[in-house]
Amino acid sequence: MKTKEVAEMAGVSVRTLHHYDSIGLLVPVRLPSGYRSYSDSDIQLLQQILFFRELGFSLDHIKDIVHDSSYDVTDALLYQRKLMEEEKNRVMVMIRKLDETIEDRKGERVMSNQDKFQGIDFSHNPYEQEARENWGDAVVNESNRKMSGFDNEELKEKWERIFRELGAVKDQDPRSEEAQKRIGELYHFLNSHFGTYSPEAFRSLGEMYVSDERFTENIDQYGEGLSLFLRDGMAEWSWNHK
Amino acid sequence: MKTKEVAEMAGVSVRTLHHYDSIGLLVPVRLPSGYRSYSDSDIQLLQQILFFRELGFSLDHIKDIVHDSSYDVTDALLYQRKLMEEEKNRVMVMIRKLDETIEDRKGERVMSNQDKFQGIDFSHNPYEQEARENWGDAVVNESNRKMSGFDNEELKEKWERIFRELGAVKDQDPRSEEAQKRIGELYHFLNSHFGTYSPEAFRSLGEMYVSDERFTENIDQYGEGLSLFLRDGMAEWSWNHK
DNA sequence: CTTGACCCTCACGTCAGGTCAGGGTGTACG
DNA sequence: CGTACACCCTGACCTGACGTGAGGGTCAAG
Repeated sequence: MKTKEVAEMAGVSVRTLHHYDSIGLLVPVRLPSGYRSYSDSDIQLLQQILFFRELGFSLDHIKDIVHDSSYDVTDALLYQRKLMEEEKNRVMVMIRKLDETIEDRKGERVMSNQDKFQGIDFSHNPYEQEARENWGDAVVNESNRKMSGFDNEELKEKWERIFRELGAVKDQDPRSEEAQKRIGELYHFLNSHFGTYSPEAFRSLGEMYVSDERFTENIDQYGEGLSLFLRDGMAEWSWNHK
Repeated sequence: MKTKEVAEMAGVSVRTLHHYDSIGLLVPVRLPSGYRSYSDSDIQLLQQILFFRELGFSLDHIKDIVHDSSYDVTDALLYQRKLMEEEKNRVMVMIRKLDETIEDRKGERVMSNQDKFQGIDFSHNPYEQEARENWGDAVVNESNRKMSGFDNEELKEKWERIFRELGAVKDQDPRSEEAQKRIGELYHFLNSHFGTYSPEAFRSLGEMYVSDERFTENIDQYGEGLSLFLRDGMAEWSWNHK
């Protein structure tokens, strides 16, 4: 039989047969043309080789097994079983670690969402001084609200409720009565829990919701484009309440 | 930090760090001398890399994960979990096939009996602890083979056959091909039935065959001077297979 | 000024083939 | 007889994650 016929019969590639020839694992006779010619016993040998290959043996090991009659096949099988058992353990350890890591990240993701609720911590940010100058203390206070008691569950809930409600009206005109009412709630909420905001500081805060992407990301969690809506609505609100 | 310091700290080889440098995974700055200099953040990055490596990620994949912040790590973890699950199944299929094959071969075996060999029982021996320290667990496991299933007739038979064959070649050069082949059989036999022997442990075992007269007496049952032959032959074998 | 411990860069080896490139063989058809 | 096409061959480089060694430079201690 010629190479390709054997390959198709056995379900291996021609290259594989070449390889087995070159390492002396399965060496067919050659025709005058140089073509490989596989005999029936070569085919049988190949079946054996592929059998052991399926069991995970290395070609080197297979060579010993099939060409050395003194080799104890049962020993080889038991040895191979041990190797495979170790491999299984190795992989199962990885899977366990992966599961643990995935679980951990689930937990952290909740926390990092909480972090987002709790705002951006400017306290170690080199831009804090500049922010205070540009936007007034109120803005930075909000950023640092985590430090000023925002980890209180009740506050978080209120914060979320307010932003969800704002998200629900974000596609209306920011100057509409409904929108302005919600924005007023935000103003009073901030004034109750995060220091004193002048209407002008409130307007500045709205600018920052758009110009600083850390705020933008945070706010747009409650609805795409909410930060833009808020900037305009807060500007309107401060205009009406100055 | 210099290369070797980092390597020792992290428990990897210097070559590994060179490799990570060359593939752009962890590229330290260079001192004027050309020496690599790892910064603290390099060390942190290395820890991350090794963490993902333990989870079975490829270095290519790790590179994406640690150098591309837009990469979703949770997705990567889930993907990797799938890969590892497949790998586990692959290995478990092999183990099942191995077990089936081993069972089949057991059925075919003809059992005759003839026993002489008495293992040395270290299990109540005050020197066991010392022996474990001096020679490694492998030696003591062999000594205790009686306890670990050696009372199985089949195993005893195999053991005897191997030693009779060794006795038959004991007057040849222990380095001869014939001798080395027989010694290889012994190695595989021990590895299949009595725990895991490194080639080095195998060499130590050979030393013990000579230095501990309980072994010597036992082994020389199969031929005067066999223990000496084995010591030399096993040393040679371990040298060629380390 | 030498030793010895460290550093560097090639560069080849591992394992089981995959994937070309370049060139020869065999046979059916016109 | 020529040619198209299927098949054959060898040789050589590629993969992954390093191990191993050669050949040569750097640095601090004695």
